[in-house]
Amino acid sequence: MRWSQALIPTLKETPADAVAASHILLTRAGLIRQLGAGAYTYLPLGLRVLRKASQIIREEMDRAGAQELLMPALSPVELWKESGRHANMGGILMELKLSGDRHYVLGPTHEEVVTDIARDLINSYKQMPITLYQIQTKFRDEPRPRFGILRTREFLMKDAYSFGSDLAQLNTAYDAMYEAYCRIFDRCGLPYAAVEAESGPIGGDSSHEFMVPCSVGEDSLIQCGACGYAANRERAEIGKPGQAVPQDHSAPAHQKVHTPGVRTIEELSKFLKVKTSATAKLLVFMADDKAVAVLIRGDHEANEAKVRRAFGASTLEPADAQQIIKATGAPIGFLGPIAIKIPFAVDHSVAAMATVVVGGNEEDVHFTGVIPGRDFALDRVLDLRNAEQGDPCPRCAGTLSVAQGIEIGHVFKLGTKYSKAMGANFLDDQGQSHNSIMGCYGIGVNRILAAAVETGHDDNGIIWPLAIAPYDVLVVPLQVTNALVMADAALLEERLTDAGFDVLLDDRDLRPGVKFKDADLIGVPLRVVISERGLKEGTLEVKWRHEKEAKTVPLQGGADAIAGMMREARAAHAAKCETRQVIRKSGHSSTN
RNA sequence: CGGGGCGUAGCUCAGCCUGGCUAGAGCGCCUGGUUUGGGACCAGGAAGUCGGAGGUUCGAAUCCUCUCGCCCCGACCA
Repeated sequence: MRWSQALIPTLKETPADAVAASHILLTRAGLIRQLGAGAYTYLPLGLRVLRKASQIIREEMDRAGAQELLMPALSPVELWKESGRHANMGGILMELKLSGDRHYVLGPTHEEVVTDIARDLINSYKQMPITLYQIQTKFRDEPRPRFGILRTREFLMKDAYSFGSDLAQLNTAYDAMYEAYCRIFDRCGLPYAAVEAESGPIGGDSSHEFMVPCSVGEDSLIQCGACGYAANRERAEIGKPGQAVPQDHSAPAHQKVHTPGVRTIEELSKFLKVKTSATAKLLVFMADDKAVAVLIRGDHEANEAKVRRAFGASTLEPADAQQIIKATGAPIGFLGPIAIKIPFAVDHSVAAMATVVVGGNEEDVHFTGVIPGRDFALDRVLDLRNAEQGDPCPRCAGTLSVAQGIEIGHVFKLGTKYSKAMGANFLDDQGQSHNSIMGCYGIGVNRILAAAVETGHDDNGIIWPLAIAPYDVLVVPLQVTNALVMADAALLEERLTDAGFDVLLDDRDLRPGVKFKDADLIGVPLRVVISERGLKEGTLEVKWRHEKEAKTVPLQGGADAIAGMMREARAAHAAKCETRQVIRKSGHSSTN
């Protein structure tokens, strides 16, 4: 491709609206262009990267035995009513009415559509296991699109769905997808972590998110540096706190303090001049419509999934002001564990405190000097809060660290949620009918670009990983009006193209500085400069985007040398992927 | 949905507070010339419903009302 003919609208200045590095650089390098909030055009350069990532995904999905199909974005609303998600997806479902009174949905994901296919076409245990996938545009009415292509209303997703006749088939399919995901992200050159995620209906270790650590990530990634434990914030367990501070049960009884209008932990902390970590808050939830409470240290956050499990509830939501008064007799802001009448659980960190400040279950009253276990019961002490930086690891003696991350993939064991709701059944070898057992597996293709740029750039621009770069080699003739220079550039382009590389030739008649700046900006891995100066010496200049220094290679046989360098780099990367695969095999599998 | 910010040329922005000549600059683009290894210079040129509607006024980019869009923080996120 000749740059002079290509639509690569690079920008010298930073677009005013862009904040994230990926947004700024993808725009400046001419890969994307914003149309509206959460809607982007992929210009030729951007599309090339999307295609390369998609191709890697396809190859690995096929290798894992999945079959590609293509489902429509448009689906009848009835399907969504059948599954129950028409009511449950919040506001993100994009709905539209077509002429007449036909009511459609633009698919935010495709469990319903694929389950509809399965109930029609997969009726026998002999057809299973089977995994189907597609790479297709999804639509979600995101309340707040963000960070360029990181969160958009329309995005490319690889979604796969497995159907099995028993749990063993589900586990096999899940493990195959997990391994395929590792291979995909390895090949794409992304620094990712597979973390445990909230497992949903099947329980156990049945969901993983693939995250790329990065400051603009919207998810939290909790990791133990010592043993490799990794989970998202919703899922992360916390180890038991170390030796508790000794309690003095013979200490004077707790004190009643008048705290007019002191409703928040912040206010309480200021009013009594104690640290927020010396206080505790009683949070009331409606667990399957029954009021329950948890006692959490003032500076901590409750984890609703943990609270839900603690009370064995299937649904949980925070109680509103009225429910709280009804349940505790006190207004919000003055709740405490002493003489409370609803079931409550205490977080480990509160149980370990020597004394604590809590609400008095009476307006404008708090108690100080409260001793856990003496002044209120410690029948139910559990892990109930979100993990934080420095918390003990649940698996070893290490401590947890918290980082932000971009979720680029998610694997999930669905079980029979959809097959049951929609009647996707099969007959077993005894002629008995069962619901198919499903798994679903998603990859955000656009997010691969965003994550690659977030983790691969410098002050001058993008540094693409080899495997998904829009072009492999950028050939830069410095004097395009010099016929000799151009002839050599054209020859090099031809040779490298014939050798199977994607070549961009910067034939624009611009000053060298401009061409170098643009080269760094778009981040093509290998840059080859052909100049009058070099030709006199019989050399080409070759520079990797990720390295500082350029090398010279002889003009004679230059194409072969450059092709060799590229092949070597590819081989080195493949070897690295291979090594990681071996490490995974020798390590623990996802389901043990 | 709550809070904050911003809409003026393809991009970055000035002008608005305190209304008044033909609405400006830099970058980019077009023409010509000089330049040529890290975002050159000179001369000339094209390019704008000042987001939109209504109002106030002799007169509105500027003041008022409404509205649309975009960005950030929060809520939300199968």
